[in-house]
Amino acid sequence: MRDLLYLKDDQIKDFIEQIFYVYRETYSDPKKILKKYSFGTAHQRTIYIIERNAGITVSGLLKKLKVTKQSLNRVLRDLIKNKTIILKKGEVDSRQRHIFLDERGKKIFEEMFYEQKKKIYNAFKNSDSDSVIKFKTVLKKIINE
Amino acid sequence: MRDLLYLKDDQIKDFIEQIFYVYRETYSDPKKILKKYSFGTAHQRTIYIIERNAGITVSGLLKKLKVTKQSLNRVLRDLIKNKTIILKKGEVDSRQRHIFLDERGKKIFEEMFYEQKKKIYNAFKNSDSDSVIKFKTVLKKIINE
DNA sequence: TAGATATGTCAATATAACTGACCCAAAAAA
DNA sequence: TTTTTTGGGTCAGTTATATTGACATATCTA
Repeated sequence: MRDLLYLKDDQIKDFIEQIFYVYRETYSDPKKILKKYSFGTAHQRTIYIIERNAGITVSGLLKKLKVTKQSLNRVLRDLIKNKTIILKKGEVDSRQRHIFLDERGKKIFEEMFYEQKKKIYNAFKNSDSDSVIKFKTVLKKIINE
Repeated sequence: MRDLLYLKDDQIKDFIEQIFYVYRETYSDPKKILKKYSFGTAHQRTIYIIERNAGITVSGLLKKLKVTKQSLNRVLRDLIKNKTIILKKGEVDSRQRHIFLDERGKKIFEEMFYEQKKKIYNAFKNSDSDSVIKFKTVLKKIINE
């Protein structure tokens, strides 16, 4: 705690408000794309985590999404039906299902990512690389604490 | 754009994933408090914006929340009924309603904020003040672009 | 073999959002 | 002054996403 000035309540409140806007803006752009595929934000988040964590198990996904398996299952069923993801039986533990994006899923992801990237890219383009590292550090600290 | 290294797709994807977790973690803690007052996350966000923007009009709130007036109205009705907020007729334009937190609203806000503060405070406490400024800068750039 | 774990599914319900169709009163424009 | 626009409110129906609770079926582990 090097400088108490930056820990004033008003500043923390401000951050909390900003985080809401940032989350919404980051995840709202690909809505037209989602609609095209009849997917909602639940599908979007699921696709995102699978892309970032290829081969993740169902329980691994549950921990990251923090939803019930009933909720997740509805989403997974849709994604399987539309050939967006594929489930592979675990080789070590055959009860487990390892989830991967299918070709179609990769295409949908790239479409969504392109929209989001524009916004994030511009923000980072106009920041120095030091800011980017520090931004990431702060984000991770919020999650872990 | 001083260093292309920090604009790699993988890094941007990583940020997008992190933003989801940060938003969820930041807004999930006060859930027990919300339950006590029979409020949901829609109420929480509304209370938050009103605290940060005392005297905001209904249309101002709609712009910040980006929901339909039908959705907002349901929330505002609950908050008025529970004496969490008060609406004051505009002096310049009497069609407008200026929204403020009532005593009870201020109390609820402080309860929720206390929970959120712990997490954010710890993250910032362990960061240097330079990181905090840069974090805020990046957040704002994402929203504006 | 007994129990725990990983996954899947049915049903009922709650919350928060949506679209669309109206309404009134007050301000602004014609 | 009349007309149009704006700010706000409301009803009804629908959709998306989540919940709790109960139960089923493999498969792994002790």
